[in-house]
Amino acid sequence: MKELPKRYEPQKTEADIYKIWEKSGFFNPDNLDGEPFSIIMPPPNVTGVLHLGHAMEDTIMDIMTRYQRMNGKKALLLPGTDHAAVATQAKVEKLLIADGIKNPREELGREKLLEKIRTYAENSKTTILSQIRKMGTSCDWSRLAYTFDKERSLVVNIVFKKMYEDGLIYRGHRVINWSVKGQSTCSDDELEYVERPAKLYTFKYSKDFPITIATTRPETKLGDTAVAVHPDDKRYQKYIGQTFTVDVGALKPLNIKIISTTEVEKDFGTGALGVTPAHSPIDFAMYEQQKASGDPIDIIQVIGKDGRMTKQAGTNYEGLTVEQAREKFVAYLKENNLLEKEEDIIQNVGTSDRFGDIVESIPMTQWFVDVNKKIPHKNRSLKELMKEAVSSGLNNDDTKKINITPSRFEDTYFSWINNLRDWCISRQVWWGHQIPVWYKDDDIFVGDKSPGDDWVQDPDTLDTWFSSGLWTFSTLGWPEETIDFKTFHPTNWMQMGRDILFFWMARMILMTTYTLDTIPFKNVYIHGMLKDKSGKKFSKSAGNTMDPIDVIAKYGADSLRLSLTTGIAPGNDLKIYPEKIESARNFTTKLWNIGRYINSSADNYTEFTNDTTLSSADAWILSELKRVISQITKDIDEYNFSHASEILRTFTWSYFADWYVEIHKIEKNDAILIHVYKTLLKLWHPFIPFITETIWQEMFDEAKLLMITKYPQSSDFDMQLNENNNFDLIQELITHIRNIRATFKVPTNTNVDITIITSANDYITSQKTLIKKLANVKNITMQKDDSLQKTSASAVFKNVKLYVHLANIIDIDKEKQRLQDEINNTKKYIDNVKKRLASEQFTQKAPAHIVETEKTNLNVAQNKLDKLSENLKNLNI
RNA sequence: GCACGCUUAGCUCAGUUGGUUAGAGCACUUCGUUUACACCGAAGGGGUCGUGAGUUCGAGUCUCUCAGCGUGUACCA
Repeated sequence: MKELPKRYEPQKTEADIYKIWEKSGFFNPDNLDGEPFSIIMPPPNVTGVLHLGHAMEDTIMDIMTRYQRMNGKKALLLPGTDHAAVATQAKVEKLLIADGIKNPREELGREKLLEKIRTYAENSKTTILSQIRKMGTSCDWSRLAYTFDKERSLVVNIVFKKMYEDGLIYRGHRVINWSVKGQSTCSDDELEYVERPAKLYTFKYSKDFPITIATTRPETKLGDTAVAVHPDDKRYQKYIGQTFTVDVGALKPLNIKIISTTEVEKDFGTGALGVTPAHSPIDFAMYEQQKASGDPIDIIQVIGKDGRMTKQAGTNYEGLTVEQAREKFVAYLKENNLLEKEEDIIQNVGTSDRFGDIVESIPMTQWFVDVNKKIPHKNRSLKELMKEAVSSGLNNDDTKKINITPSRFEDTYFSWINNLRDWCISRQVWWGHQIPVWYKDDDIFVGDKSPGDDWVQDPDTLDTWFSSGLWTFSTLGWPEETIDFKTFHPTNWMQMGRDILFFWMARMILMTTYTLDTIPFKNVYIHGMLKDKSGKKFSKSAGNTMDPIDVIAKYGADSLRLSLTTGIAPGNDLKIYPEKIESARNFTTKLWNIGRYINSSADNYTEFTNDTTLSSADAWILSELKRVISQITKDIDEYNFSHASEILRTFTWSYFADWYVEIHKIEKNDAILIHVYKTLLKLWHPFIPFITETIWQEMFDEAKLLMITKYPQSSDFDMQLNENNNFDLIQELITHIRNIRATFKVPTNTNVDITIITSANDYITSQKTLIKKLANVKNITMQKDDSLQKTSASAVFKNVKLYVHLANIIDIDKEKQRLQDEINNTKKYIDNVKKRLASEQFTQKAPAHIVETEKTNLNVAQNKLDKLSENLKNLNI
C-alpha cells in the first residue's frame, strides 16, 4: 500500500488519468464483454464552447455509462457534434459583420463564406471535444460522429429520397415564417415569442364599406382580399358572399369578399376579421379553404423577402419598410376619417431565435414534411407513428415502447403532436445539407448527384433537425447492416433537456419509426434547466455565465460533476452556485483524507474474507454498507442519481469517516477498514471518476483499472452477521453520555467519572477505550452488579445502568427537564399509537404489515420510555 | 386564454404504488479540536409541508377551490 500525497490536486492528475483510461481501450465496447448498453450523446452545436448545461449532461450520461460498464455490460457512449445549420451561420455572420464585412453573403459569395464557417466550426469542434474529455466523460472516441460528415450526409440523402418517393416530402407554396435579417425561413418551433407594446387600430377600408375591422398591422391591409365573419352573426349575415371593391391606395383596388367561418369569434373585437392571405398563416388557411370549396379569394403579397413593400402595395408604398408603410397607411386612414379607434395593447410577436428579428409571414415555395398523410404500406401517418411509439408501443409491440422519465412529459408530447403542422424543412442559409434535388426545366430529380449536364441543384439547405432526427442510427453505420447497428440499436437510454423535447426527441421518433420501423431509444430521461442562485437562466446578456472549464480549474472535474447531480429531480430545474460546488469539493477532500488515515494507521493489512472475525462495530458497518448498496443500485436503475449520491455521501461521511474510522483507532480491524474503503471507491466511481481512480492506483497499486472493476452488489455482503451484534447498544450508551455532557456544557479536558453498573463487567471493560474515545470521557469506573441476569450478550446490555458523576454540577434540573420533555413526547406518541391500534377500523382496514410495524413501534417507544424514566430516577440519587 | 410545473427549516432543495414521531446540504447556536481532515468533530435550535375543503382507519403524498411564482403554447381581428 502506497502513501497518498497530503493534498488532492485534481489539476495535476486529471489529464493523466483520462489518458490512462483512453489508452486502456475500455471506452470502446469492442474491448468489453456482456450485454450491450448504448447511449448516443446529444451532439453539442459547434457554435462555440460548452456551458454548464452540457457539463451536466456529460455527467449524467457518464454516470450511467460507467455504472453499466462496471456492471459487466458492453457499454457504449458515442460522442458527436452538430453542425447546427442556421445557428452556426448566424454566429459566423455576426462575427464577420463585427469585423467590418457588412453583408457577408453578398461580399464573400457561397464558397468563401462556407469556408469561413467550416473553419469556425472545426475550431469550435476541437474546443468542445477537449471540454468533454475534461469532464471525464468515458465516450468511445473511435466512433466520433458529426452531423455534417460524409457518412451522416449520405444517410440524410437516403432518407430524404425515401420520404420523397413515399410522398411525405413535398414542395409547396405556403405562407412560412421569414427572417428578413437571416434571409431564411424558420420552422414554427424556431420562433421565440416576445411581448411588446403595440397599437390596435380599428378602421374601415372606405366610407361605404359596411364592416369595421381592427388590426395591429395596418400596412398588410393593402393585401386584404376578404373579411371573415361568423356565420351566425346577425350583424353581418346579410353581407356574406358579397364582394366590395375598395381603393386604399394599393396598386389595384381591392376586391374584398365577405366570407364566413366559425373560427371568427363574434364577441371579440368588431366580430369581423380582415383577411390577408399572403401575410398570416391563419388567413392563408382560410384562403386554401375557400379555394377548396370552389369559392376562391385573391392572394396579394405586399411585403417582400427584403422586408420592404412590394409593387403590389402601390406606388405610394413600394420600397418602404414595414414601419414606414404602417405610419403612412395610418396617416391615410386619419385623413379620410376612416380610423375609428387607436388603442395601446401588449402584443406577442414571433422573433427568430437565431437572428433575433421579428419574422414576417410570406408566401413562398418551400419543402415540407407531410405529417398527416398515410404512409404507403403502413396505413398510418407520421403523426400516428409518433404517438404509437410513446403510448402503446410501435405496431402495438410493447418492446417498441419509449418510456419517458418523468412520465408527465408524455402528455406534453402528445399535445404537441396533436397541434403539429407540416414541417418546413428548407432553409435559405448555405451552411447545411444542400437539398438533394436537381432541376432541369420542368424536370425534378431527387438523388445524391446530378443526373447529367445542365441540372441545377436546389440552392436551399435542410433544417438542422432533419439530420439530428437520424442521429441514433446514422451514427451506427446504417444503411449498412453493421454489427454496431445490430448490437446497439435501438439505443438503451437517451437524456436531454426539456427545452429540446419537441425539436429533437419528437424528430428522432418520427425519423426512426418511419425509416427503420423501430424506436430510436427505449428510455428517455428529461432533465431541467440550470439556473443561477437567484433563479435566472444563465445567459451571456445577463452576465451570469459560469464556464465549466474555470470551475474545473478551480475545484476539479469531480466537484463539478457532484454538484451538478446532487439536489436534482428528473425534469426539475437546478440552481447552481459556488457554495454548492465547494460543498462537493469538501466531500472529495474527505474521501481523500480517509485514504490518508488508512495510509498512516493500517499496518496489519490482510485481505478481507468471509472468515474475517467481526466485532460488533465491523458487523454494523458492513450491514449498513449492504443496505446502502442495494439502495443506490435501485436509485440508479430508476435514474434517481441525486438520491443515490446523497445516501452514499451520508454513509461515507457520517457512518464511515465519523464513526467507523474513530472506532478503528481503537479496534484496529484493518481488513474491514480497507475492504469498506475499496468498496466505496467502486461505488463512487461513476459519480467522481477521477479522484476514485487516482486513489485506487496510487494507494493500492492494482493492476486493474477501477473503471472496469465489478460494481459492488449487496449480495457480496451476505456474510453471517454476528447475532450478538451489540453495536447499536454501545451507540446508545455513547449518545447518552454525549447528551449529558452537552446539557452541562462540560469541556473535554474536565475530568468526568462515569460509573457503569452491569453484570457484564468484562465486556464493558473491553469496550472502555472505545467509549472513552467517542464520548470524550477521561475516566470510567466500573461497578459490578451480579443481581442483573446474565443470559446473553445483548440481554446484558439491556440491563446496563449508567451513572454519571460530574464535578461541579450545579444545575441538575436542566438535565431533569430535558429528560422530562423527552418522556412527555414519547408518552404522547405512545398514546397515539395505542389509540390507533385500539381502533377497529385501523386493525381491520390497514394492511397487516402496517399493523405489525405499529406494534413494533409501540414496543420500541415503550422501551425507550423505560430507559428514560430509569435515567431520570438515577439522576435523583 | 389553455396546458404543465412549483409553493416543505433562514437559504437551496429531496421526499418513488398514501403508512414509523417529515429529511439533507448550507447558514445559525453551544462545546470541542493542533498526530487523516478547519475543505474538521460533537451536540442543539428551527417546519400548523402556500390557503380552504374533501376522500381515507391514516394525507407532504390523492381530488377540488383559491392565492403567489415559473415555463410552454395559442390567439392577438
